[in-house]
Amino acid sequence: MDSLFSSFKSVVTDLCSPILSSWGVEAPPFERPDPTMGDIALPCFTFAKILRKPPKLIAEELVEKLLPTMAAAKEIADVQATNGYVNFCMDPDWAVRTAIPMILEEGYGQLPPQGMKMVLEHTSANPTDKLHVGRARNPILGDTLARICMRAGYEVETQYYVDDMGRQAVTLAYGRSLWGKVGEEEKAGFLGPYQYASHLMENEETKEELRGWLHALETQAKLDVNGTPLQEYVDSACTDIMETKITPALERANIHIHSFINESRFMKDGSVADVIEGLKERPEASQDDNGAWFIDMEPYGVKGRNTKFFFTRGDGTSLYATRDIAYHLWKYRKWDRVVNVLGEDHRLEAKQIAVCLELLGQTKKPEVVFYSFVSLPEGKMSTRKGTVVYFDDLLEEAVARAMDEVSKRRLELSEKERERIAEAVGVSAVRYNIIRVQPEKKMTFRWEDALSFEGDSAPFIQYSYARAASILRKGEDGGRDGDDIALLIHPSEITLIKHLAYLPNMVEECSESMRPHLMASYAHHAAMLFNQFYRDCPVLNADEELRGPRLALVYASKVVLAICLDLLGLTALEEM
RNA sequence: GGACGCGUAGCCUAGCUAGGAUAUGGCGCCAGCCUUCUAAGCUGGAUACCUGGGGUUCGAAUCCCCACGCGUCCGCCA
Repeated sequence: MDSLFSSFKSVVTDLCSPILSSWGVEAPPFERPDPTMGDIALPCFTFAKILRKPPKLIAEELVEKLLPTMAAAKEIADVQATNGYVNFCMDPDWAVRTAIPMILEEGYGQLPPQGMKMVLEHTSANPTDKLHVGRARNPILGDTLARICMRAGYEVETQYYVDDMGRQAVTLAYGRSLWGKVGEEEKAGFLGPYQYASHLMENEETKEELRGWLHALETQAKLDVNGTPLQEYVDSACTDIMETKITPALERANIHIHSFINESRFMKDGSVADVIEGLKERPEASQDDNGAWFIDMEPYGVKGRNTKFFFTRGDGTSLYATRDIAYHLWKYRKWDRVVNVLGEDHRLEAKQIAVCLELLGQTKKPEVVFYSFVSLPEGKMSTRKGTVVYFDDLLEEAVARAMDEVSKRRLELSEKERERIAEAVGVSAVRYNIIRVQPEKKMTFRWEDALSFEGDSAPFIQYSYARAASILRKGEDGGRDGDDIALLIHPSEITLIKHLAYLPNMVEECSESMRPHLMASYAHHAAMLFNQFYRDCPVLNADEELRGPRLALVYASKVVLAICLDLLGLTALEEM
């Protein structure tokens, strides 16, 4: 990978390696020290045991040996031993001359193709009704990861696995078959056909009828609803919910899913039957009294009341997880890396599926990003209790609040223009607020946090971007051939440039560790450093020879902030 | 009963995978900064025995064990 830090690291490595190997030790990975101490640090603690010397002394000796050869390296300004670390400082002139052209080059931040195809499944909520914020982390996490992995050079396809076979799908279809015939007053109080049908389920006869539908789906038996084959009818009900309730909210949050994969397709193509046959042949598989097949997960570290993982019912039909195994095998036939974003309630199931995939000869394991649920201050969200905040309502409220803020500041803009800004600010604030936190950490939803427009928030980053855009609009005349970017020597300029230059490393780090919250903090830091530069270094009113170079730095900042915003799925605003 | 995840200032949060340099940033609080490129910004200040207790180590927020608290799961449901 080509980046300022990667080049600097290789220069330093070339200098240190001969000395270290003459000592018989190998260098640990570099660390990033506090910027006041240096740009990269070599910790000498691991050498202490082998060399039988205190780390502090080793660091000092290393620096001493380094000094003669270092003089020739134009990239290095300074080397110092402190507290067992060797800190290397970049030569600021070299850093500026190297970094700025790199950032300004077309395609900065896009890593070279990995030659790997990745499938990233996220959201996959049962299509019954609107999404609520308890699960809203899923699409935001998934979409952000997809954006990061694309920049990291993967060919990414995002997928939403649509459950069109289970009880919920059937319930929805059942409700839909009646919904049109029900009077308005009877519908009142129900969110839609699904809730209505769930309510009817209290009736034993209805329950019985639904069981029949479900069985027909599982056995792929013939059954018509209003003259349409059942599976087809269920699918259209699901599609309708997807199109009217789920996708619009996702699209509004800049979340685009490449493909929707119906669970039923793996029944139709026979792959679920293959999974069942394949597992039955395994010596690990056994049959319960009534003929249901299972695998005991105890040897794989699963403990608890029941360690049996059932992959068929007593009547031989498949279960949800069985179909999910077929889905995963299909993914592995077409993609190199399989990534899933799942709620913490799926931890056990993910483990069971991983074990089964291994039993079926699949060598690679799915990589899973788990997230904890978002709860309300008063407890868990519950559709039944009415203690629930819907994702689209959250977006709507955020946009309304943003509109108040925009109008407070920019009343001179047309209403239409203010609305456009409010939409971008509100939606972005919601996304950022969720992505900035490590996924496995549980969150309590509070309106005042979710709609915060200050500090560590999306508008903070958007604002910095808008400031950069504004300067560039006014300084269009700037930038001449004779400009010397090496005139950028102010500490605020140097610190900013180094951070901007770290972007490719950041993209790599995030995609390898699948931790998108790191990108949020990188973006926040970039915006912060830009604001400090903005304070310290006037651009438009700068001295003649500084104006051009500073405009170049503003442009570079704008490029990086734009990439950050894009990676996080936030909207870049030219003014706000 | 068991398994997994989390526990950092009044509140939220980074750092934990590969143990080391004064624990990151934000909200709120206090004091400042708009006749100069958008104050959704900037500067300074106060606030943390990193849940508790052991252990490993020259050194632990980080690794190990125990306890406590919160969350999630342990369906021939999805």
